[in-house]
Amino acid sequence: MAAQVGFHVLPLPLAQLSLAAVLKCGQSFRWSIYPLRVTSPSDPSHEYRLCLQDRVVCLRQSPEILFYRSVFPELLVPPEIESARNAETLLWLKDYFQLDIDLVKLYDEWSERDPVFAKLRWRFEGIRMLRQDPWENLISFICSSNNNITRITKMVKSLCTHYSPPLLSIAPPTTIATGILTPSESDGDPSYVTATSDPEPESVHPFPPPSRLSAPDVATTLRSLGFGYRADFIQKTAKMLMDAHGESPSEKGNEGPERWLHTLRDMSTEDARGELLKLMGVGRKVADCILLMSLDKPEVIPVDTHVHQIAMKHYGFRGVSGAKQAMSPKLYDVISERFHGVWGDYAGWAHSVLFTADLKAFSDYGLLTPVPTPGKQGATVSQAAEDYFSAPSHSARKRRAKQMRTLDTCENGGASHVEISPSEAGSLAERVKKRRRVLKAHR
DNA sequence: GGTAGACCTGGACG
DNA sequence: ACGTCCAGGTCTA
Repeated sequence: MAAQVGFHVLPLPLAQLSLAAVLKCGQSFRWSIYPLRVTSPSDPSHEYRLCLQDRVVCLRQSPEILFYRSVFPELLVPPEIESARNAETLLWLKDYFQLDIDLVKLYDEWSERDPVFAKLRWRFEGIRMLRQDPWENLISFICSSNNNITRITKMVKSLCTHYSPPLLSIAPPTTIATGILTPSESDGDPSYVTATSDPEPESVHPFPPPSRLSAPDVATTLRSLGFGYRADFIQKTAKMLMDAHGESPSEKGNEGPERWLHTLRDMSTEDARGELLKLMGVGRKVADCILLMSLDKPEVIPVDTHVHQIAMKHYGFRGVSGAKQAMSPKLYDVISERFHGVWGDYAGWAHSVLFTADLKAFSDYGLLTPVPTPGKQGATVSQAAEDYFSAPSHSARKRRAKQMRTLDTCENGGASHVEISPSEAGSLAERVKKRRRVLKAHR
């Protein structure tokens, strides 16, 4: 394997973390991905970069090792500072990827509980929940509503470039050979790349703080940047948080609202959800995403269109005579409770594996690389994918549905799933939302 | 209390 | 070419 010059080494099996899956499956929308030229099968195929408040974290991965380094604005620092910074970055990595959690053990548990998961696990290894920054997570998922991952990514990056100054400028990773790969080519065939000049440095921007997004003119600007109706949600939510928590003094570069959002980690799931639901553009689903992805609530299952479809396709949830069933608060609770029953305390993490498996972008993920036969490749791959998950055969579907019913019967003591009562969480959340509407009506 | 419509945008699909 | 549908939904009436 080629040496990864300038990178530190953290031994970590792919089954514990797959960057290729985790950083592209719609948890974080801010990682930049650069293809690398590969000289041996165990070489890292990509470099991943994320701009934090004070540094840029760069990652590469081989089957057994996570390579990491961080880049700062200042070029030269004393060795002792340098090593202290490396220690910080390592701590950040362990926190961000929650490396204390044994993912393989969780996969084992979910496989034992759920035959559907057991079939998927070997194709979708290393998919774990990130522990993201709550403020960034909140704004990102306000953008996510009724939207697709490609555009969400564009919008989040646009927020950074327009509302926070560049932290530093850095060239894309150089490849070992003469070729140079740019992000725009990340989806293409690297063999087409023929550029030979030095890669142009790019400015990288951190995520903007609440104070920058709360000004009234932000809404119109964001509209012009293509945010659609989410523009108003973002500005209003930022304003609400600044009004409520903006007076608190900043600490370590974190503004009051950011620090307040962090305190939700210490609240119960129900209380934290109630607080999030007060914010404009945050409904049950977005609130649950934030609870799961940045507020340490691993049992929470966001029920979106994918999860809804998965529930119907693979877990014997039928809408009224197979008709397309609209999501309702009631149905949301039923589906969420069901999956919680299936997967247990880390149900939200398990959900993320199934969610990723359902994404079109992952339709050929984890399958053996097919022989490149232009024109027919897509059909071959998607056909293979269908055998696993995307569209099981009729008989397989029936069989799985039967298995799930059996499982339900065991876990619910024979009670049918429709009898699951909505949790107190739902009613609390509704009360809070109602209060907000009443307040608004009296304005 | 629960349920239809409206809502920005852009890519896929017929 | 052009309408429709869909994408990690939410708000309002």
